[in-house]
Amino acid sequence: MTDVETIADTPEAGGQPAGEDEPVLRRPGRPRDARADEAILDAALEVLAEVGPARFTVDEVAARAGCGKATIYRRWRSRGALLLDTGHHRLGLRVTDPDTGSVRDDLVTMLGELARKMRDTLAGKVMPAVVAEAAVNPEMRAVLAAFVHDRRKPAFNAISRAVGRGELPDDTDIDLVLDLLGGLVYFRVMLADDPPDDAVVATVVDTVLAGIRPTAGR
Amino acid sequence: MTDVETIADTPEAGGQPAGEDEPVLRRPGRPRDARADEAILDAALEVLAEVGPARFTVDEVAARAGCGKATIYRRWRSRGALLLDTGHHRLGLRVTDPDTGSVRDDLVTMLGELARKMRDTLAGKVMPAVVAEAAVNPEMRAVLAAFVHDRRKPAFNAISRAVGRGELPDDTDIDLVLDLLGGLVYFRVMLADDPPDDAVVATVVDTVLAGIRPTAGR
DNA sequence: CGGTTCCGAAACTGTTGCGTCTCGCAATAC
DNA sequence: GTATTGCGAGACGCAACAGTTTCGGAACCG
Repeated sequence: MTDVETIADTPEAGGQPAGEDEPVLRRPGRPRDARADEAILDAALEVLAEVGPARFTVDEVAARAGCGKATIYRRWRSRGALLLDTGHHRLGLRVTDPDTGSVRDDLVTMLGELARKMRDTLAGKVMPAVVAEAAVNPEMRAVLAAFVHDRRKPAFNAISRAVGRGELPDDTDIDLVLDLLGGLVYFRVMLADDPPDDAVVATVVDTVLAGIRPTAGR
Repeated sequence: MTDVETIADTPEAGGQPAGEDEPVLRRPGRPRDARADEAILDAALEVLAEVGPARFTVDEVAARAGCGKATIYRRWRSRGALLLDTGHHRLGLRVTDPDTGSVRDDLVTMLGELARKMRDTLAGKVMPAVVAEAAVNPEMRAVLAAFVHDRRKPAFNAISRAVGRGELPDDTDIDLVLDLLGGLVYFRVMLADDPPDDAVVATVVDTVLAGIRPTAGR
């Protein structure tokens, strides 16, 4: 995550055949200021969250980052590349898989982490912009798909383990469960503008798990 | 719904004190072509669905509607007003409340209607654009909130009835149920690009209802 | 030291798109 | 008939913005 240089035409990414003895093969001249990358991406994230993808301008990002436009264009090929990297930037999170032995607790932890991120960081504000851009731009679609997939994987594993140890029925539709849980969070973030707190998250997990447990007869 | 002239500065909306004997108080000159309103809004919906709010241009709408830009600006004050009305346009739907006597059937019908609309019309394609615009534009936020509220109300009533007749427990958190059901649909529409079909909708309703029924002990 | 690359600031160019206006014509009222 | 308003087409002015370049200076190399 946060691999800033994916799109940027950084000089290192160009022709250096990765010398093995020396980890850093320096070139003449003043080196790039690494802090500028961070400042630019932070500013870009802020701008994207505030005005959305439509009014996302390079000038505004440069002004907020306190750098010149040339400094941005030295690192990103175009406005679109910066926009893409901004969506990618820190949307990811080291997703923890507690593996407590109880699906309920595992899911409450994971979903709580997602909800907290959406509540306490700019991620929640940026999601609508990323989704709208993804609807129109295949590259952003890939970024969004990767984000969703990375978040689902550990939760998928947690449920899978529960099925394996008999805690949940064999015919459990894992994707459906994940759609329900994730759907609630994203719905409250993007449509209700009210990300769920920990209590709601716990209730939701309990409700959905109760719904797929065989005890309930219908 | 589809009250086109909400924002437009139509001459009728201006000073006519609504004569009571004559329903239509005509003015001199050629009357406006009512079909143009439809053509413009249809074209705008198409454009918005295809390119998103960022690249939504009046020129493109005029070209697709087969009319001049002046014809659009005679009806809407600005690009923003047109964008707003486009979000409003036909996003609404006569929401039916079957009231079959079974919450399960009521909810399957209503949620199925929503899912079908998102699958078979441009509504699904437009949702991300509307959500992104709503995140940034208070007026669009109001449009989106009204849309969501109008859709929730009958489902809320259906669950409410079920609680009243003892089909669901008294402490049922109706909003939570609606967030779960709606969340799944919107999640699959906007993030998974795969709106649920009728079978999935039925499964989801059954799962969520099973989750809140008291039979499941935990 | 000179050579090279980076830096922020800002000027500059070209394009895009909003909103207005003009044109020739059509459809209504009087 | 005349007056008035609408129509599509398109030109036009103007502002915003992408992307490039230039400038004086700074940070690294030898």
